[in-house]
Amino acid sequence: MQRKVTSSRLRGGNRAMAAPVIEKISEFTVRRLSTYYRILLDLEQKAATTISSARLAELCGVTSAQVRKDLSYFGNFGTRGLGYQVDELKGAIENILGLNKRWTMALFGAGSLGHALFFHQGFREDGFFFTHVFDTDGSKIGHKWEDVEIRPFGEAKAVLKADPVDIGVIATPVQSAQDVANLLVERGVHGILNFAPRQLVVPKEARLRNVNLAVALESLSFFLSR
Amino acid sequence: MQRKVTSSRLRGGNRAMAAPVIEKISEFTVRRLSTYYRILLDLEQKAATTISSARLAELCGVTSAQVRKDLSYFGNFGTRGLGYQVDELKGAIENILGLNKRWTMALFGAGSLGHALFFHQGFREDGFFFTHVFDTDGSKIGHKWEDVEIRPFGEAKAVLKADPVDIGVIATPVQSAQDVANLLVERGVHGILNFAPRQLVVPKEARLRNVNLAVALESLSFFLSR
DNA sequence: TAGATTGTTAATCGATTAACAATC
DNA sequence: TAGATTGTTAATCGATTAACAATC
Repeated sequence: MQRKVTSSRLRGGNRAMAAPVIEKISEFTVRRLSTYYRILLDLEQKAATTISSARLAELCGVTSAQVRKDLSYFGNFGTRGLGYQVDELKGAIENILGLNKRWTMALFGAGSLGHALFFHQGFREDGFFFTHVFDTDGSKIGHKWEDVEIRPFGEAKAVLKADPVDIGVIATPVQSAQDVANLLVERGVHGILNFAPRQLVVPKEARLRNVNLAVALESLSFFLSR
Repeated sequence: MQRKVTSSRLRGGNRAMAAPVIEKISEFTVRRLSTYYRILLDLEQKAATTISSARLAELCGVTSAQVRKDLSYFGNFGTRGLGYQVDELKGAIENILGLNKRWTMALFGAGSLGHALFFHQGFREDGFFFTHVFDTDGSKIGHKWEDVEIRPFGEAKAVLKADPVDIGVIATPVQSAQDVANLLVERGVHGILNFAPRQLVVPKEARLRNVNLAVALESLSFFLSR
């Protein structure tokens, strides 16, 4: 179901507009929107009221054309001659990225990485909350992180049926990662964030994002080596 | 100083070759090399001896032309008609990425993220070792992680002068991140891995990589929202 | 009005892919 | 030799940027 409506609604015009052709939004654009958003939060705190694409670009390390182009996929948020209202633009990007709602997540793997993710402050601020934690290590099971009890992996299927989540986060050892992914897919979880350094196979209706901590370091050593 | 030598040495030819024009290697290529490397490690464990670009591509989710193109920047590692020797190619990429040496790292921030990074097994396997940990929290200072003592941030300057590192890892709260970056730059550390969600300013001789945990989640919620 | 800045088009740049001669 | 697969060129695709009319 394509929602041609979305984009014209976001434009916020007071007259009907020709439904814009929905263009495919690239991952690059989405990632930059996250960056813009973070800067806008900062600016809001500093009580800035307006900002130009040129200044926002400078703060994010991109070009002003890039900023305007990225935003143009979603609507007209600025005023010619004046720039953008900080609070309005922040709100608009919040909606675009889906940060205006609460997202629930299940964490798989209660090791030190899982622990760091669970207590990561930034996630909560963005509206992402862990509602379940699973592990196979008997010594961890039954412990509570805040008000969430660590449960055995074997219970995940039933627990997620009774209380589904939007996103599954995989922070297990690499050998278990595909099993977790399979379980998530079976449970109809469409967003998967994978920290295990393994290429996971998931059907294309599932959105998979990989975060590989080693890749960033390897890229550094590549450049430091020459 | 451009080292035209590097690339022809890597070719391993037994006769002198025309020095190849050094092309700029893109970050995309470097990241894929990391992926190839990880798959090759796997294949080696499974006792595979040769692999074609087509099969390697399949395992990495790219095209075979991409694999051959990426490798071609660094030399001729394959044999027409046969493919690549797994162990040779693994060794070659290991050299290219600089994983054949030991890299030392200083960790800033001994919170739960810092803890997860310090004990992350994958780093050690790749040759990356934390030799120093700094924090400002008095209750943590003096504690030891394995044989590394957590020291006050104020001592970092002197410690890193006496015992320099290759890479600095920033896992501090966002307000301290730029200060840490400044200190690293002052100490001549050319590789910086930043986990704080803030655009850092560093001179261009410093290599900066940002890992932002929220961006991956925001990209998920973007796609899940529509 | 004059100056500033957006939104958008067209040009450019760079990355990916198809295709194939070279060659094992 | 015939079949397979590399290394590389040229074509394609897609992302970025420059430029400018629209307009506050």
